[in-house]
Amino acid sequence: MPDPSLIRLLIRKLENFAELAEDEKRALQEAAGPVRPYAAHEDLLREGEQANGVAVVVSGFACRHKMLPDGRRQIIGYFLPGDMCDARVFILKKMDHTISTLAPSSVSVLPREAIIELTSKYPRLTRAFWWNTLVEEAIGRQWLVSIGQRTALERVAHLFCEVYVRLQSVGLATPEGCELPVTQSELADTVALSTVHVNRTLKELRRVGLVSMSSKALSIHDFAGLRALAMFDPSYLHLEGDGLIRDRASHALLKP
Amino acid sequence: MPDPSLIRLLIRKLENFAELAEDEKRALQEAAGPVRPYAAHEDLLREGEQANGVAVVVSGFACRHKMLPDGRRQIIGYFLPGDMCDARVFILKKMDHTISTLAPSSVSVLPREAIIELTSKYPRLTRAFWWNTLVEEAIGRQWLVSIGQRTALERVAHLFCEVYVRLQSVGLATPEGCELPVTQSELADTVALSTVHVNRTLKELRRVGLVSMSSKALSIHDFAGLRALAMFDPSYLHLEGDGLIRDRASHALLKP
DNA sequence: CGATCGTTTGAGTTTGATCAAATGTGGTGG
DNA sequence: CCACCACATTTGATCAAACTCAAACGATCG
Repeated sequence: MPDPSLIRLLIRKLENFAELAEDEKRALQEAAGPVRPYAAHEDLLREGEQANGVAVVVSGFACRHKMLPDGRRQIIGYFLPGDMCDARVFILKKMDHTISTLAPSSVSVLPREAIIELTSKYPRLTRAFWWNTLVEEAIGRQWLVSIGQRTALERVAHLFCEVYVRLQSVGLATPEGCELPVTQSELADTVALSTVHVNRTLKELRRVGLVSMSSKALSIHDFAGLRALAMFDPSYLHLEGDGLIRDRASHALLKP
Repeated sequence: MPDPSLIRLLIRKLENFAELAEDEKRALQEAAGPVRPYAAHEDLLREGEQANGVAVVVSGFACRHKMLPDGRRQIIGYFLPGDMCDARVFILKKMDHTISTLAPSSVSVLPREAIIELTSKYPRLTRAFWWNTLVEEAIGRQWLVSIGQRTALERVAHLFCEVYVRLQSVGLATPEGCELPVTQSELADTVALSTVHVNRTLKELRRVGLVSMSSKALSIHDFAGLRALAMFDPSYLHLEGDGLIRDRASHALLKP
C-alpha cells in the first residue's frame, strides 16, 4: 500500500540517500503544513522577501528564477514533485531570487519551527536535508557548464536527461517519458536560448528520433542516444545513496 | 599592528558577517595547517577525489572548474585570497569538479577534525561558515544569470565588478583597481566566450574608458560606469553583515 | 466562437566562434 | 647578456549559431 502522506515524494526522494526510520518519517509527515494549491505562474517566494518555512512541492512544477532590470530572465533551477527548497532559506534575511510555479502545483510548507525541531531530534533527517542541498548545488554547477559550454542541442538534451532521471527517482517517470509542463518560452529561459531556437532544437531532437515534447509531456524515444548526445552523467545527482559518507559521526556540522 | 596570522584574510572576510570573539579567532588560527605554496595551474583537489579538509587560499588565485569529455571547460567559481571551499566538502565522497590554482598561490588546510572541533565549540564560527557557503551559492546563481542572459560586454564587466568588490572586502583592492592574475583564455573559460572575443571585449571596455587589464592586474577607471553597464548589484555578496538573520538561536541547523 | 496563448516557420541580421597569423613578453639556459 | 622558446595578446577575415522580427497556424478556454 502506498504511503498516503502528502509529502511522500519528499520522503521517497530523501530515502534515495538515507534510510529513514519510521519515527523519522512520521515526524516529517506530521511537520508538514496543509497542502496549498497554486495556479501556474504564481510566486511562492519573491526576491527581497524572507522565507518563513521550507516549501515542499507535492505535485506540479516550480522554479527559481532571477530577472535583470531590463526584463531578461534566467531560470536557475527546477523544483519537481518531492523537491524542497533548501533548509537554510531562512538564514537569509532576503531572498536573492524568486520562486514561482510553472504549472498548477500543490505545495506544503514545513514551518521554520518544525525544521528546527526535526533537525534537533533526528540527525539522519538533518543529513538527508544536507544531501538535498548538496545535490541542488551540484545541479547548479551542471547548469552553468551546460549554458556555458554545451550547444543548444546538447543543452536541451542534458536538461531533459536530468529532469527525466530526477522524476524517475520519485517514481514519476515511465520508460516512455515523463511530464514536463513547461512552455517552450519557459524552456528558453531555462537553457538561455530564444523561444524560436528552442522550437527548432526540439524539432531537431524529434527528427533524429531522440525525444519529442508535446504540450505538457516529454516522450523519450532513445534515452541512450539522448544521454550520449548530452554527455549526461547522472552521478552528480547522487541517487544511489553511495555518493556520500554515511558514517554518522563524521561531521559536527551534521549534528544538531 | 596587522594580524600576522596566515589566514587573517579568511578571518577578515568572515568578520564581514559575524563579529568573532578573540578566542574564536585564535582557535581558527591555530586550527589552520601550515601554508603550502602551489605553482600556477596545480590541482588542489581533483574531480572524483575526496576532500579531507577545507582549503583556505592565503594568497594567489584559484578556481573550481569542470571539463566536458571533449575538453570544453567551464570555470564555475573563483577562490580569492581569504576564500575557503565550503565546510561541507567532506560530506561528499567524491568531488564533482576540480579545484586548481590559476596563479601561484599559498594554501592552508583546515583539517577535517579541526572543522568538526571548531563547529562544535563555536556556534558563531559555524554561522560564519554557513554564511560563506550561502554567499558562494548566491555567486553561482549570478554567474548563471550572467552567462545565460548578459552580453559579452556586460558579462565581463559583471565579473570584474564582482572580483573587485570581493577583493575590496578583504582589503586587497585600491581605488585604482586590483590584482587579477588570470589569462584571457582563462577569462574566456570563466565567462563562456572564446579567447578572441574576450580580447575584443577587453579592448572595447578599455576604449569606452571603464577598465583596462594588463597581464596581471585590473585598472578600474570608472567603477560607476562599469557597474551600470553590468547591472551589478553587490547585495548578493552580503558584505554589509545585514543580509542575514543574526539571532543566534534561530536555527537548529546552526547549533552544533 | 472569438480571444488568448503557445507553437511553428520563414527571412534577414547579429553576435560571437573559428582559423590563421603577427606581435608582444617573460623566462631560461648557453 | 642575448638568443630562443613558450605562451599570451592582438588583429584580420570568414563562418556559423543563435537572435530578431514577422506572420501564420493551432490549441484551449471562457
